[in-house]
Amino acid sequence: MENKPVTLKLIAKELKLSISTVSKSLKDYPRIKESTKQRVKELAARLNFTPDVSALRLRDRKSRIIGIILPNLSDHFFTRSIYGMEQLATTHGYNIIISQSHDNYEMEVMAAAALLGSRVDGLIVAISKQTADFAHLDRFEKIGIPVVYYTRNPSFNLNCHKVLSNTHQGCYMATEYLINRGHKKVAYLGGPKMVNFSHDRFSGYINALKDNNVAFNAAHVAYTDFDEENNLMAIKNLFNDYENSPTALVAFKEKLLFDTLRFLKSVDHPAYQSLECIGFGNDPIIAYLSSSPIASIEENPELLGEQAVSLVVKLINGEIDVNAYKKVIVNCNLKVHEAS
Amino acid sequence: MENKPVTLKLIAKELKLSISTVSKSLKDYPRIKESTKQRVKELAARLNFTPDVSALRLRDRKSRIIGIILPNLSDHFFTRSIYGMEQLATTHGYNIIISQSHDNYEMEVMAAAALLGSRVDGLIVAISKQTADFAHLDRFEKIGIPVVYYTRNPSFNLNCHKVLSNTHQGCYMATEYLINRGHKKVAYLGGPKMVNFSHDRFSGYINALKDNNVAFNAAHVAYTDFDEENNLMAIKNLFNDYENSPTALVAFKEKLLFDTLRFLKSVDHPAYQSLECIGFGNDPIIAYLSSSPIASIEENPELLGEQAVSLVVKLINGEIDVNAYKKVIVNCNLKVHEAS
DNA sequence: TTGAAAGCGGTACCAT
DNA sequence: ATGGTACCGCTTTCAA
Repeated sequence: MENKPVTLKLIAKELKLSISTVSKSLKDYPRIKESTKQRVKELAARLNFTPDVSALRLRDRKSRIIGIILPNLSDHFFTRSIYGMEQLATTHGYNIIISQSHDNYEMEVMAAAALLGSRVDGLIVAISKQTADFAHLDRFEKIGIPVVYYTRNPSFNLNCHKVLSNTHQGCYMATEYLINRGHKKVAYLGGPKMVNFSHDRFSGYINALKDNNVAFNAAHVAYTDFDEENNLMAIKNLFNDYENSPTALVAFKEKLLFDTLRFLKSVDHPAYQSLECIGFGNDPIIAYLSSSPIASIEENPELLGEQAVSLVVKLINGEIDVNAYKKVIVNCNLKVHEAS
Repeated sequence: MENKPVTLKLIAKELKLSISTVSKSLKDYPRIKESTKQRVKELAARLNFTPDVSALRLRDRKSRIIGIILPNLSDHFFTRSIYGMEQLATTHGYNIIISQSHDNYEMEVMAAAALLGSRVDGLIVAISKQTADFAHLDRFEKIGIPVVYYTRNPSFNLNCHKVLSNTHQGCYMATEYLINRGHKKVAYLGGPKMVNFSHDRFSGYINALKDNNVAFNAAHVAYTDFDEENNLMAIKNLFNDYENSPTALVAFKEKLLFDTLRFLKSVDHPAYQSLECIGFGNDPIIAYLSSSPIASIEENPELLGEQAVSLVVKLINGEIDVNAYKKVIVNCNLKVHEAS
């Protein structure tokens, strides 16, 4: 039961060698006597010597850390993203530090400050829904730390590197798929309207209508934030006109479809049995639902995460000019569910 | 567009002061002239000076980091745990580093090594399901870094600090609840049998039967790992005898109940309509299911996470003797669902 | 009121 | 083949 971390100094003293000889032995420097190397390595292994990363970072002025700021870990999209990021970061010799903003601006600012203190070599950030001021993030770029905006990014901000899934294409596919199944009344249930998170979903919907000569109906579009009450209100708005009720629905989150179906069932809405709907997600729970979406727009969070790491690493290495703003877009898949 | 991180040295040069004066100014040392302090603080703020944490850690020989190793982030139990850990760690002035083992032994060993290099002040670990050798974790305790085993812990290892939810009590409550509703044939569907993760669920089930004078029937007990195929097999085993089919079921994971209900429905099993079941979880998705558990055994991951941090911090501070092994048990709640 | 210097752990250049 | 030393950024004691 020792009590102090094992350092080179300790090993040196034990073996009556200098610190530099110990260091060189462990790194297999050529001009160290073989027998010395053996003695050092043996003791180091026995004591479980692990170099102090703080010391290494201080010396190298390189942390080999990529900072990640995400809204939360409850959303599977983000935890799956982390998996992809972790994988690719490791192959490039980087570690990641994960911070959650909990969709709160102040926490995001604090997380950014902490990562700055950790001297991360690069930053990947999915901004909180409150974020309107970007000073805390611009700070990184000012001192030469590349920032990649992930998934959520304000549309007005063109001067940044971004990695997004192609929600435009996703919505287009879904809408067209429903139209091709004969639907003329395809509704759209969108996310927070003000902040234009990610690529434009709504325009995918609209374009699919137009390209397929289906009339647009303003009554068939509603928006909601992530609040339960508002979700229900939006749903009611879409379906309150029984005469002219939608027969199909595209929603920006699958959960909204579950809510919709439950609501329609609860009020015995005539559209309940026949409504065909598609949303972003593909939650495995769909297999357990009695009435469920006919398809899902699948994003590829792992791939998206890898793309973000790949981009930020290239920026760190100077393989891409920091001022040549990149926009990486990953397409979605339409996953059609087997009839249950 | 600068390019180097802001250091005390930079500020000192800019202001023609010594590094130590700058440092003291920022920390409001009493004997620095007020006007000097102002000049320093003003420039530091303007340049967004953030102390390099690596330098601080090196100097303090304290990282103020708690390392966390978890199997994965897909399980909401763990992400909710992280929330509690994060909260309490912050109030104690600690940061956390999260590592995933992906339930893989080698990855767990690597994560442990990395955390050792980060000189974490304490470690909280939910071991992978492969972990049988604990050398990589014992290493921490050997050099005086306290380790707290979280949720998953091998029952044979008594000489360790642990924080667990009281799955015995949870299963007991659930079983008794079903018995009190008149069930005589309460089945039990358990997890991996060999590795005794966490407090004993099965004994909770058995004790509830005994205390309520309900006969134990070996045919009403089955086990499965986390594998889909085996899940189905275990379910079939429980329900293949139509004559003597269980009328109620307690399962170690709620998802198994979903699988069970789906299976019974698919084969038109006579027990389908009447089966009352309870499992660990309380997934919000229950609200959307047509046939669903009548209650859930709720663990309290946030509280459990807080308890783990609280314990590890006390161990770090020497408020608890490292050799006086603590076992913290958090009770479960039985959450009865409204009839749908 | 300010500054110089040592030291935290490690690396690498320069001596010997 | 090995050791001495400077340095990374920061704090703190001691000296001026």
